[in-house]
Amino acid sequence: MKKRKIPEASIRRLPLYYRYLELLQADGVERVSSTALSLRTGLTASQIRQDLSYFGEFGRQGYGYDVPALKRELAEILGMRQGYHAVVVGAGRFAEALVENFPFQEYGIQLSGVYDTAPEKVGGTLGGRRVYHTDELPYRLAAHPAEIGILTAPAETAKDLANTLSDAGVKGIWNCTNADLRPHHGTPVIENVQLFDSLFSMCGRMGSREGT
Amino acid sequence: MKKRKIPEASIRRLPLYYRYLELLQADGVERVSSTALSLRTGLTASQIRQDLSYFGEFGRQGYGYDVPALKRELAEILGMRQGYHAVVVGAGRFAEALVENFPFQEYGIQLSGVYDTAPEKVGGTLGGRRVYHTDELPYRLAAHPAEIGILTAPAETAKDLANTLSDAGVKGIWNCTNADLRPHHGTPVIENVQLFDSLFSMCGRMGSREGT
DNA sequence: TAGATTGTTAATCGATTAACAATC
DNA sequence: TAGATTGTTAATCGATTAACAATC
Repeated sequence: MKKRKIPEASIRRLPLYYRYLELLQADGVERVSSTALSLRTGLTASQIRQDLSYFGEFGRQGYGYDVPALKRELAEILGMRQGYHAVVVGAGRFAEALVENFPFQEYGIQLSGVYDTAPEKVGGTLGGRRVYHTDELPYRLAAHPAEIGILTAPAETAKDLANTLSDAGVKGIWNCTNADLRPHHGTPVIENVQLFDSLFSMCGRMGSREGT
Repeated sequence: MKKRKIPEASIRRLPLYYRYLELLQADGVERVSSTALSLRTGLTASQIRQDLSYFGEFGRQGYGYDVPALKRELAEILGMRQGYHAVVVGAGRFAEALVENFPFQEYGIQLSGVYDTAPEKVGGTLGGRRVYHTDELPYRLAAHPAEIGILTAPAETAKDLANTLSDAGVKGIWNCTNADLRPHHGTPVIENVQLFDSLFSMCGRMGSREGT
């Protein structure tokens, strides 16, 4: 492994590799070559080797990659073994869907609080978790820091909430609102989910196939 | 505009442009230059002009772009004026969040049916809409075609459901399951949402900043 | 007119792919 | 050993940026 700069595109593919390794492991497969992985994922074997090589030398010539070992390495790189804590800000339907269905715990993320401003939600529960008032965010995060902020609040409030989270020392903001957040001085890391863009970029591709 | 091939990366930015035009219009702004847009979006003015030029000549020298006109053009390209119909397959929390919160109608997408297999859901409603059994999908789509399939069912069922939708003539599949779908003979267009990848690629970027 | 700003071409940059020596 | 397969370097490809003539 050389210390060349790691392309974001490569980092973005790591969770995908992780998912396929999970599937392989579930099938009891113990080793996998870049070629075999390429068949499953649709990426090229070359790209897979290149991507992985940015992070270490995980394979063996003539053998390939050990599935559990590579999975463990990727889990490490993706912070799944750091015991991250996350707060969910905004207790609407989307938050509910996430809290109830997304296996945070399984990937080492502990949800440490759900927040909202609506009087009818504060004091209640969401997916079995107590909902606190967003005003308590700085106070509660000071006592129990979180590395990840999950934003599902209304778009208009996203920027302010992001600042609050940032001030409270959050290292990454998973922005599920339909406002874009721009990384300021580079920290925290921002991931804009933008389901709107996802859906309509598909629609755009549907339209542009007329002449194909 | 030349007939050079349109990069997918450019198509993927169109919904973002559309969103910013909406914001400008809401502020009563009537025209915008690529430079002004670049300030708002964080993209370069050059890239914005390049992207738009793949689809037409929407601007005027010395003036910029007319906000309502450009918005209308983008809506056209993104199929928002086609009156698309969409079916939602899988009536879980995520579907509920979408149906209740995502403004499909506002962007010209009419939800024409929600489907699930669970006996306790079939016959009931989701966000005010009747839930049908997934087995009825081919039959009902034959009578009332839909261009878009929204997949929120369990990952294990994704591939089969995608085939069903494909056979029923769907033109795009918005895959919100955590299985990857691979475009077969190119049709329908597939958009894999992969919230897992989104969250953990952020975590990966959080980790890789240690030495920065 | 002078200033602004487009659409496009050419230059640059970065990411993907191909090739292959190293070696298990 | 022979076959397989890595990690890496170099070549290719594609996407982004810069520059500028055209022109509103």
